[in-house]
Amino acid sequence: MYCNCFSEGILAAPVNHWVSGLAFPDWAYKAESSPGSRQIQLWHFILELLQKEEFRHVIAWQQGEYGEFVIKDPDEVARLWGRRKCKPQMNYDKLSRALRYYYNKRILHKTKGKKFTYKFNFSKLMVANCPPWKVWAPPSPRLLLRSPALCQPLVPMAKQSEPLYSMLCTRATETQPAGERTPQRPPKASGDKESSSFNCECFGSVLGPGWQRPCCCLRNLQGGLPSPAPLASVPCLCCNWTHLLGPILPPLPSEQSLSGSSKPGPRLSGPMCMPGTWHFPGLHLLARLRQNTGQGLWCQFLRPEELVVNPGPGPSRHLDSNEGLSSGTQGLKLGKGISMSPNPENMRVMWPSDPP
DNA sequence: ACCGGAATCC
DNA sequence: GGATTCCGGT
Repeated sequence: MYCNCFSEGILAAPVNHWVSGLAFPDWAYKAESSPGSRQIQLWHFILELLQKEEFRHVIAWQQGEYGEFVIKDPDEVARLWGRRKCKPQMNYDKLSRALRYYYNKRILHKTKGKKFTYKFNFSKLMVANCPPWKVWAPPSPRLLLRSPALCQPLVPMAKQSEPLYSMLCTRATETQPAGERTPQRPPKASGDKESSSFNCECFGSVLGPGWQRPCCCLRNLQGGLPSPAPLASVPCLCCNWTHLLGPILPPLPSEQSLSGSSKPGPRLSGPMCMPGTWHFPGLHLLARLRQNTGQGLWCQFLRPEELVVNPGPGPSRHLDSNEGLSSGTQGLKLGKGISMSPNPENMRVMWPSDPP
């Protein structure tokens, strides 16, 4: 039967790039290991609609409630979904059944008392769809850091709040309690989902040119950092989060009052390193975290002189982890530009197991 | 409207 | 596995 799924404004392409200004990273689709599952999933379709101006009258983010959205026209949403899936008999009753299956998966939950109102749980969404076996894929640069965590901004676990913070911390904390963390190795098998932690190679496809390879961000702090308090990781400075955050996440209330553009502003969309100033790509995210936590966040990264250059194959000198931590900590208050300019090159790390 | 079990499809 | 379809129940 002919299906005009592609003829509507809603594309069905499993893209890794911007669609109408929106990024849908490949982690948002199912892993390649499950054939046939790369078809769009309902939650993804919902996000897609939510991102598009032209469907605002059909479905929209709920003002004031982070991740909450309202289906304004259930029949139309069902029709669009049915069209996309080539299921002309689709209706809201069936669609809502599919949505209810997300409850148990904690991808979604119903906002009680509000008709046609649901709320995303981005933590589950993200963790469940970022293929974790990519997580420990070692990067292959030439600079070596003693601790894989040294380039990460640090956030005390006490500041955890859902949804974004838990999104970032779930992987970092679920495998081991604080204080018992030990360095982890990459999973042996690609199917080893549960033993891995969380970094951001899965975001590689939404990073710009030059940021396509795995980076050191979002790796957890199981690398043995001496920590006075339980710590979790948030993205490091080498990821351009703006591409991810803009499309996937609902706008902040302050953003909703802006001109209606879904594009990130120039403050966020420009290159990470600008002449004279350095734009922290995680700032947008951290601002959201901060909004959720109601507290300031601190970031940490290495000074360039603390990086150890490994000129090539052969033994490399490692920084002592205490050394790196005690002298390399740079406080960074949110909301301010960073006067120092950490070169992205400095953020690359090499695993000792890297092949020469 | 909303829920969730069950069977079924792909 | 992720819906889709159906349906009895609240």
